[in-house]
Amino acid sequence: MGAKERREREREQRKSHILDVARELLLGKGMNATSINQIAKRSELSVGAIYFYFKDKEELFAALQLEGLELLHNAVRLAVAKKSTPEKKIRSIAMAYLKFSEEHKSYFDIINYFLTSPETIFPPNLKNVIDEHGNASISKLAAAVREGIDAGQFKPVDPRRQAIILWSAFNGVIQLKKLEKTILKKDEYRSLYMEALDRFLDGLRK
Amino acid sequence: MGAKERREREREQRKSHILDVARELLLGKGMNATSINQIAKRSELSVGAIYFYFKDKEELFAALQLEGLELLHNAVRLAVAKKSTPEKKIRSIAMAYLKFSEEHKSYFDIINYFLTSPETIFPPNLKNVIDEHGNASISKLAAAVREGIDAGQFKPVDPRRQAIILWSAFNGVIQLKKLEKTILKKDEYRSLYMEALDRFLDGLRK
Amino acid sequence: MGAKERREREREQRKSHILDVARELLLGKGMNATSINQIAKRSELSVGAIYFYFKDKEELFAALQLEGLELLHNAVRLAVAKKSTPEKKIRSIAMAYLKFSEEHKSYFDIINYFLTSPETIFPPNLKNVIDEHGNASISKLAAAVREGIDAGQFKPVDPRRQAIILWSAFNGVIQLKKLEKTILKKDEYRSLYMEALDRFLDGLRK
Amino acid sequence: MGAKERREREREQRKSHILDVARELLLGKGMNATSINQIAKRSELSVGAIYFYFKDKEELFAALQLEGLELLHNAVRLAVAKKSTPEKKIRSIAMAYLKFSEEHKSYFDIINYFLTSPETIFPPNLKNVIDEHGNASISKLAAAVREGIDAGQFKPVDPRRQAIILWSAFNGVIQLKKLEKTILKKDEYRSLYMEALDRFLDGLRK
DNA sequence: AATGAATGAGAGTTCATTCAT
DNA sequence: CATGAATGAACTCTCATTCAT
Repeated sequence: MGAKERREREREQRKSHILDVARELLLGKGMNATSINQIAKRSELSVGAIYFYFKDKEELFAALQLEGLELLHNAVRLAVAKKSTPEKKIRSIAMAYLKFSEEHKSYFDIINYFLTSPETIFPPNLKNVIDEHGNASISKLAAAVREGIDAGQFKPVDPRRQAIILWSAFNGVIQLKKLEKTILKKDEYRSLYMEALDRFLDGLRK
Repeated sequence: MGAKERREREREQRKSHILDVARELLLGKGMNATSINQIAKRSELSVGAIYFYFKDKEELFAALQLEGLELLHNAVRLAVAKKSTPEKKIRSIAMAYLKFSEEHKSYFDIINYFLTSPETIFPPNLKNVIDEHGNASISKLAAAVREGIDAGQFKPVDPRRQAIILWSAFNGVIQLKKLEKTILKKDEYRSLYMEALDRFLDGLRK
Repeated sequence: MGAKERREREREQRKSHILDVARELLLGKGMNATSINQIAKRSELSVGAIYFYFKDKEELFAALQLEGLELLHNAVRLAVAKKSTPEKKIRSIAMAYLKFSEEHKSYFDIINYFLTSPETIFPPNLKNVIDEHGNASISKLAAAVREGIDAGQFKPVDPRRQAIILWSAFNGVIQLKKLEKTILKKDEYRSLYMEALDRFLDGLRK
Repeated sequence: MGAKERREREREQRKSHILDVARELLLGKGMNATSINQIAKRSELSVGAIYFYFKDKEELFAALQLEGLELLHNAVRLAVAKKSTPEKKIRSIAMAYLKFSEEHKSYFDIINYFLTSPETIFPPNLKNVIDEHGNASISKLAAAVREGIDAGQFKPVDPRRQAIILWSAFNGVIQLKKLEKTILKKDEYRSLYMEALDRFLDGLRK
């Protein structure tokens, strides 16, 4: 019966190997410029093999996004785990998000790529799965805000809405990275990120 | 003598007609999926004619972005013109920005499209012109912040940095629009935008 | 086991079929006027298929040249093999070259086409392979000259240089073929070729 | 009536200006890659203007070749003028040819370009004019050979045929220039050219 | 499971040439 | 004389996808 398991394992390995190659290419040249043929060549597999593991191009790239969201959710969970005060939790999540955007740049870019691309319209069911994953991270943030409100440190605002606002602001600032060398100095976006966090926390406090 | 001028005018008309068509297609399907052939067909011109007016695809799409930035800058200038207090100015700019994102959705999307697309890298000189235009709008915002600081209403922070942060946050929230129907309710992003502004101003005030 | 080999064989057959078609077209209308589309149509394959077998147009035409150089080198080797005296060897190579230019007109023209075309610049590595092949034939000629010098029949000149000179002169005369019907009478270039050979051998003898 | 002449002169100036630009482009990128549009742009004229002065692309490039042949013929005539002995005349023509190939590289290349290009087939009448011009230079060479025979210095061979052979050999060697950096050392073709001449004269002498 | 040959539409771009002005 | 806008076919090359083996 070990044979079956081994096969299963190999299957997964192949799949993730393909994803590795695809991720690399996607980030280097964008989705449209990344072709199945290229992925095949780089992963030393045949085109047919790629199509065996993934129904089509779309499915392949959606898989990448899922990977990324899972990783992110994990990072957020860890960040929030051992922190005491709500503010510390929020700051910790913020830092985790920034860190994720830098250390897992690949995944972060992919998530954002699909989020902001008007061109790719995923089939609804896929979109749902993806949103669900995204939601998970926002909920952690909302929970921290709620805690702060309950403790009387924050204004009595809607926690989920604050979470979303914070999240959006984070994203907005991180995207500034692309303007380095023109509008911004190197790594200026980092300090801007911190200051944005300060400003919003200032605004949240009673 | 009028012949030359008329030609010039016709030339401009054709050019802007092409841009109209291109804008429509670009927003519908993204840059990569929008082909010169399609633009030619829809504008009832030959492919060659498109290339007569625009050096290549890049130049065509860059022209769209410039159009948009100019329009935006104008809207911001108007918004700030007749306002008295700094906070009112900031709120006015914010509203102008939101309004622009809705009323000139086409242009707004294009600006954001190029801003967030990791795939398109404009040749440096073009990028500079574009950034310059973008800067113009941010400066108006920064001026309002500075005014507020000088008036003793705001904390003594760096005005330009606040402007950039605010701008980024706006963008982040507006991008949420895409998540309507999944994470957000219809038009929820609008009220989130307002609340984000409130929160930020709260944080800015002494 | 045979399946793999058969495939391999079929692959080679297709490749050489494409080359056949390409050669025919190239000679008829020159490299620039010969399009991949035409080659595809004539060989009853899709454009994509051509690109499956050859990286690009350049590679396709370079393959043709290599084919030709190999054939030529073979002819030269055979020509020199069974001859006794140096002069006979040189004459034999000369005749082989002339014969090759007539019987394998296609290949000869291609070799010369690329040699004299100022427009086509091969990537360095390809150029090296091609030159190497060309060198092989010249070396045979040089060897014959050296033999003659050692035997005291020829002046003490540099053998390799004489080989190159001879080779160039041959080429120069063969190119006259194109002037038939205007400057030259039909087949006059043939007797000119022989006389050129005589004259240079006269000049080489002590 | 001077107006007419002035017009005529201006016409010629425009024409030769166009030719200057065309020549430059042709030599840089070959005939096929040189477009009328490019010539128009570079010469600061309109496309229509080019077509006013030249019927079509072919006529334009043929004009270039004629220019070159005329220049060459002139050089040969000068070379032969003041020389005393036949051998000196031949050497002088040879040097003039080599010099021409170097100093008027542009024209030389064009002449050879059209001579060896299988792709361009000029309309017969044009071809005749061109051949005629070419013949003129060869005749000078033939005359010198005949003189040498009459003077008893050269073998009793056919002068015109020797002229053609020599001419061909020159061309063959000059074409070697293209192989510099691969088969040949820099400027080696020059000394090969001289040696080829020596060898041929050796062979011609009694 | 995996291969890789084949498709054919479509991409961006260039071209010689025409012609109303 | 000269302009320059317009054409539309042709070019090289890439792509997602299929399918017989």
